[in-house]
Amino acid sequence: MKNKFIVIYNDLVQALRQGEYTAGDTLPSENELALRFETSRETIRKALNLLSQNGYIQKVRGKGSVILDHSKFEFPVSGLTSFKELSNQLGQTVKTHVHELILETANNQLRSMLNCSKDKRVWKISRTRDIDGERIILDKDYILEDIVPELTKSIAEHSIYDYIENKLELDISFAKKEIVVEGVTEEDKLHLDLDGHAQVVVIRSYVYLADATLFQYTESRHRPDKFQFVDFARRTK
Amino acid sequence: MKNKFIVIYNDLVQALRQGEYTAGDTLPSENELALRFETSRETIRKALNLLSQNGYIQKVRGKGSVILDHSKFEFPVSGLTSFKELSNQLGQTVKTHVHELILETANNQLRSMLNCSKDKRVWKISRTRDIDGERIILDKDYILEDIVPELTKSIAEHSIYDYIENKLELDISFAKKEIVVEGVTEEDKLHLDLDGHAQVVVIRSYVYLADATLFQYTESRHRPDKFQFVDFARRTK
DNA sequence: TAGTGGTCTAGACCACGGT
DNA sequence: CCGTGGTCTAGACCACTAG
Repeated sequence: MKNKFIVIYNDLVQALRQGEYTAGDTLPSENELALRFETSRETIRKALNLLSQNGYIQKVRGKGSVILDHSKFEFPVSGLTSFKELSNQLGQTVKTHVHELILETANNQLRSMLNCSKDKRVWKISRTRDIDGERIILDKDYILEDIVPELTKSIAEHSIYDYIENKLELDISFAKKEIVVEGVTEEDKLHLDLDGHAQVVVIRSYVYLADATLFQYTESRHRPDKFQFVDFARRTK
Repeated sequence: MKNKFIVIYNDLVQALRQGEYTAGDTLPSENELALRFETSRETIRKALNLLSQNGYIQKVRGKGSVILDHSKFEFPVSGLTSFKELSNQLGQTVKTHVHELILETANNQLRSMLNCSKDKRVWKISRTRDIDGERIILDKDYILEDIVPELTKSIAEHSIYDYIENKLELDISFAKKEIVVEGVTEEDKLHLDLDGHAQVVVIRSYVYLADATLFQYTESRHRPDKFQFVDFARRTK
């Protein structure tokens, strides 16, 4: 929080959230902001690029930084948001059941997915998410023991992400996700209240740390009527 | 294509695609690249940030720019990719049927979605996408007449995006998307080969131009067994 | 300790939009 | 024309990693 451009970014976000500027108007020019914040224009530009990436403004050459209607971009789910954050946002009654929490040697399929060698061991976690009393989501996680040596049922019931980021202080950096619809498996029938649905929405994620190591593969299986995914895609040319 | 950092970016992408570097290795340092490309370090950094945003490298402080296994990130569908680009990538036989192409005054629902006033008129386009002889996708587009005054059946059969970007020279900049699963409608039954499926995957998109104006709402309805969505989410802190 | 990427600066020139 | 954002430079200092 001590980088100058981050401070300026947070400053501007707060101003925007408090409605100090109106959607459609422009922010003060980069030169003026540079004067006001007593910094160089390039630093202001870094802050503005952050605002742009997060959907607060759109920069228009010759005109200025146009303020967007940010309420259109407040998502229930997005990007790397974990399940725990999601459930808090929706204000629903949520419970997590852990069916399985074991450490095993990776089989062929898992080794190729996690890109690891033969002798590596992997945490295998299987959890059901209850939302308002119905078992809606089945999460199957596979995590490299090298990165997370210790896991308990209590951690799995709370939030594995929270444990990894705050207790282990590892830096989760990016993820590749794939979303498809598949027929239900026996496992789905066992652990989910399918309510007659013959298909589930499957999100497969590969999660990486800041040092570019792949450490987790997750399969999140959702009952289709309760599934929602929101995405904000900015064109990078 | 004349910006120095874009040229350098494309240069490096090509080198990476041709396997001149191995996943897990690092690129030459920023200082060395600055010498090699005869430019300043900040310009090299812009090119490297582009590589990072697009999943080619991960920068690690004190270590270097680590090369990622980019084959994991070759998407069939992603971000703002249009249907036309998609079909070219997959090398499938694709045909587009236009059922409807009319200009009408926006009703209440449409006005709130496109954020426009009562008297505005909107292009309404309904198209089916045939993939290998099966009608898999139903696309319903709504485009503001203000932005796109003229549309023909031939344009709709080819690519509306292509027309907007290349003929009208408008700059499509970002989109907000939502993905859900819904029961099939009578319209779906009429225009799609549902093959027994009772549900479709629906992608709703709000598309914006570079000057931050919302100009299009699209509903893309996919047969679930043929649906895939891929996402590369980088954490921005 | 040497080398890496991360931040910041003060200045320059350019392309574009509106006046 | 002036003001806007977009690009580029040459240099500085810092934080981190590895040998």
